[in-house]
Amino acid sequence: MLSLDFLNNEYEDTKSPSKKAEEYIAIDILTGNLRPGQRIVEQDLCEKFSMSRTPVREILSRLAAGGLIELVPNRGAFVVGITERDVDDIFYMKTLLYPQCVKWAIERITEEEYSMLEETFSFMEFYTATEDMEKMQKINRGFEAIIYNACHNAEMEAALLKYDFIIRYANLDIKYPLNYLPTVLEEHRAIFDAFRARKPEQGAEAAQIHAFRSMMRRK
Amino acid sequence: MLSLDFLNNEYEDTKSPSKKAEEYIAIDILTGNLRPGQRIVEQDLCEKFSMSRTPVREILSRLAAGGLIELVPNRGAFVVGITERDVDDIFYMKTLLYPQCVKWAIERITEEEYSMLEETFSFMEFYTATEDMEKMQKINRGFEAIIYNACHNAEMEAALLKYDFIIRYANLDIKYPLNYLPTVLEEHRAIFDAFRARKPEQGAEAAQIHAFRSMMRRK
DNA sequence: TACACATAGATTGTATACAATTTTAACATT
DNA sequence: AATGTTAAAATTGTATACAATCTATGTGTA
Repeated sequence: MLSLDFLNNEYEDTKSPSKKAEEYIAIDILTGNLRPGQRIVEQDLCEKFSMSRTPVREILSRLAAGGLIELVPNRGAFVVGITERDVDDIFYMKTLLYPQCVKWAIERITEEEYSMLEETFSFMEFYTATEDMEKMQKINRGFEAIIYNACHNAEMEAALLKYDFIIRYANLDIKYPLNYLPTVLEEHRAIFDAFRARKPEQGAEAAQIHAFRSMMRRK
Repeated sequence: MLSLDFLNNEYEDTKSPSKKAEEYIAIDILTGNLRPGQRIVEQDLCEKFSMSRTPVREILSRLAAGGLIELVPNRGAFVVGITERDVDDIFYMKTLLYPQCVKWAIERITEEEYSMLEETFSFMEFYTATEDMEKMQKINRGFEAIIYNACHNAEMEAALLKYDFIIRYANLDIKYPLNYLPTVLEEHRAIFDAFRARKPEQGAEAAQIHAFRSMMRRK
């Protein structure tokens, strides 16, 4: 899967009902809609998402593998909560991993991937002026997703995608400063410049700065 | 779950049949027994592990969530391979995360956890002389597992456990140097000393050294 | 009242049945 | 021989049925 589909508004619709339900539950957990320790009854999910227990149990298996719920034998699924400190920690883990991801990505990126990154960055430049926060967040996520993929390491990619997902939904009440979009654009420009110059160390440095500042903007 | 059960030889038997089958398949993938791209047919697993398709599909859901297989809609499960470079990368990711894990663990460890770590370390000292590689590896894993848990961050713990699992099974043909066990003991001692002295930075430093040398020992 | 126990109901674990889709293999056509 | 078509078989996706286990409620006893 290598495309700019994430820019499309109907992108979400391409996901399977099962995947959508899984994401829905995950978001409910991260936003606190489902409380830590709360029991999730399979039958309730069957009714909520209009499916039988078989796919529901597969969803619960995946969520448990991801750590958002705990599956206790013969007793069912229980919500595993996420604390503010957990989110802090995850921001910090991103500052550790993301620079190395960018370094590898600059070393390993294909021509095709680079073209996508270039095109996405030009979209970012163009739309930053619009101050459409939602659209820009989507493009920013797309920009980083291309980099995560371009590092060509599945563990790194999965880890960073997961951290972003947690940060995105467990961090909803954050107040962005007025100059947020142009600031992030400049941080991303520094990263993209390193890709353009093919300088891995420079990219790691720029990534470190971006991740660290993102963590700080939360405060 | 807070105990020294991992030292028990029958520890593996406490796992559910479903969990054992999942681990069995995961090991088959990491050791190369199942080849990258190879299709996994549900019915075959049903026969192999003597269970019906429902639990088999739950196992496949979990493995897919962990990235070891890919689930293609209507076409089934396909093995995702792991390359030598992937293993190199994962060693490197461990050098990034483990020092921070130790730092957090020293800051956050409970009295009970510390007692377990202390007891485990004394076992390590005692058994290193026996040159029983298998037993020592198990104790070493237990020592690190306690630290992973004591950092009190589920993402960090899950990440490091996963890396260790991959390293353990995708790295089977490694040749250990003669003084491997005493060398590792001393590296672990440096980490444990930092716990004893409650010095997070010193622990991070010792952890960094241990992770880096482990990576190098692979060469 | 406090507690132990028994029982009914609810819930999870597993097997099986059926529907939808894909794969295969045979056959016909060029 | 190579390609396209079609039907049968195999496989996956989903629903449902039954077994095993847990939970909740009510009853009896101290």
